[in-house]
Amino acid sequence: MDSSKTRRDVRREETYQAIKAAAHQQMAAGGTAAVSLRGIAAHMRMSAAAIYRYFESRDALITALILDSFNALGDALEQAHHTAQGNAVQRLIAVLETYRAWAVAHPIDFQLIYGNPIPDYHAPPELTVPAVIRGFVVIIGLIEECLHSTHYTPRAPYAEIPPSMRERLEARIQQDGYTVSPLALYLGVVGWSQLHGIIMLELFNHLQPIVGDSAQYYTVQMHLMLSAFGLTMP
Amino acid sequence: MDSSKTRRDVRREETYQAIKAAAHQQMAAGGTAAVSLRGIAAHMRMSAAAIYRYFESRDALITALILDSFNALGDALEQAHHTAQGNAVQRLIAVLETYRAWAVAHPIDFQLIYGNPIPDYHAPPELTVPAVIRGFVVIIGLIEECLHSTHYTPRAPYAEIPPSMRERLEARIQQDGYTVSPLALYLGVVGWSQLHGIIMLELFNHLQPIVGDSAQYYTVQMHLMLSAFGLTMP
DNA sequence: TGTTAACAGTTTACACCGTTAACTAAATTT
DNA sequence: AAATTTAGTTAACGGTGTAAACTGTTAACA
Repeated sequence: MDSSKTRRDVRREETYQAIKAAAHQQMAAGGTAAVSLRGIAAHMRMSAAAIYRYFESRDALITALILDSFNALGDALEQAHHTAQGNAVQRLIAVLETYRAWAVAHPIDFQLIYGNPIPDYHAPPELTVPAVIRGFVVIIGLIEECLHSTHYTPRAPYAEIPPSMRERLEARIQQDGYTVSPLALYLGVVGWSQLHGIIMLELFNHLQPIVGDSAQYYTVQMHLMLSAFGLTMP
Repeated sequence: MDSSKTRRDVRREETYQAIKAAAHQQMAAGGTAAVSLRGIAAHMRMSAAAIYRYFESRDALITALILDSFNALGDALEQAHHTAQGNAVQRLIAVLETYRAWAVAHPIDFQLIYGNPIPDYHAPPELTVPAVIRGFVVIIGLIEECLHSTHYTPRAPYAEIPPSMRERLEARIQQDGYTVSPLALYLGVVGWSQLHGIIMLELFNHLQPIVGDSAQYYTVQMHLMLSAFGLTMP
C-alpha cells in the first residue's frame, strides 16, 4: 500500500470537516441551540443518523466545535505575533488588538470559549488547556519582553506583585515549568481580566449605549492600562 | 366584593411564581437549554399546555426569569447601599463587594443578565435597560459622592475623561436626564468593565487555577483601581 | 483474486420538545 | 340562577436527538 491514507480515510476526513463546517455555520447564525443534526444532514444531503458515524452525539460535535474555536483563537494570536512589527510594546498592542478583533469577528466562538452554556459541563481540559495556554503564552512572552526592554520603568502599584498572590503565582510557574517571571504572569492576568470585561460587555451590547464606539474604548483603556503597568507608549 | 384580590387572582399569582421557580430550578440544574415546559408541568402536576395561560411562550418565560434576575441584582445593590456604613469610599467598596458576592451566589442569574445564552433571542431592551440602570445608578451615585469628598484627589490618567469619549458621555447624561457628572459616569464604566471581567472569569473557573483565591484577587484589584481613580483607601 | 471484515450510509422507530386547537369544569360576574 | 370569564384538560402536529436493524461499498487478507 502506498501508505496510511487509504481513499476511504481521505473521504472520511473530508466529510468530518464538512460536518463541522456546516455545524459551525449554523452556530454562527443562531448560536449553539441552532445546531441541529437534521439540519446539517439536510444541508449535506445525507441522513441525520449518518452523523453518528463521525460524532458520538450532538454534544460531542459541539465539543469539537469548541475545541476548534480554542485553537482558532490561539492561531490568530500566534499569527498576529509573527506578523507584528515594531518594538515589544507595539507588538504587544498589536496582539491585544487582535484579541478583541477576533472576539467581535467570532462572537459565538468567543462565548463558547469563555462561557459554557451548560453548568457542570467543561470541555475536556486536557485538550482546552493547552489551546488556551498557546494564546496566553504569546501575550505573557511579549509582556516579559517588554519588561526587559528600555520601554519599561517600574511603576507603582504594578511594580510588584501583591504579597497575597506572590507565592501562588510562583508555585504555578514552577509547577507548570513556565519560563516567565512571576511579574509578567501577574501583569498578564491583570490585563487579561480587565480586557476580558470590556470585550464581554461589548459582545452583549452593554457598553455601546454608554461609550458609543467600543473599539475606541477598548484601545484607550488598553493603552491606559499598559502605561499604568510602566510601559512607555509609542 | 371586598376588593381587587379575588380568590382566583391570588391563586393565579401563586402558580405564576411557582412556574418561574420551577423553571429557575431546572435552569440551575442544566442551563437554559434544560428549561422544558413539559418538565415544569410534570413537576407541578399539570399539563404543559396550561403554562400558556401564564406565559405566551417559552421565550416569554425566560424573559421573565431574566427580568427577575435584573431586579434581584438591583435589589441587592440597593440594599447594600442602604446598610453600608462609613465614609463614601467605604460604602462604595461595600457595594462593589456585594456586586461580586451576588454574582458568585447566583451565577445562573448573573449569566442571564450578562451573558445571553439564548440564540437569536434578545431580551426586550425597554424592560432590561431600566433594570440595569437601577443597579448602575447606585454605584455611579456613590462614585459621585466620593468625588466630592475629602477622600478624592484627582490623579492622572483618571482625572479627566479621554477626549474621544467626553462628548458622547455628556450627550448620554443629558439625553437620559441623569444628575451625575460625566467623570463619575466615566469612572463607573471603567470600573464596571474591569470588575466585570474578573467576575466573569471567576464564574467559569478560568481565574482560580492561576490566582488561587479569586475573592481576594477581586478585592485587591478593586482597591488598586479605586486608588488609581484618586480615592484614598481607608 | 476472491473472500471476508470493516465501514458509510440508509430507513424506521422511539421518546421528547414547544405549540395550537377543541373542549371541560370551576370561579366570578351579572 | 344564568351568563361569562378563565384555569385546566387531552389530542394532535411538526420538530428534535438518538438507537437499532439493515444495505451496499471499500479495504485487507488468504
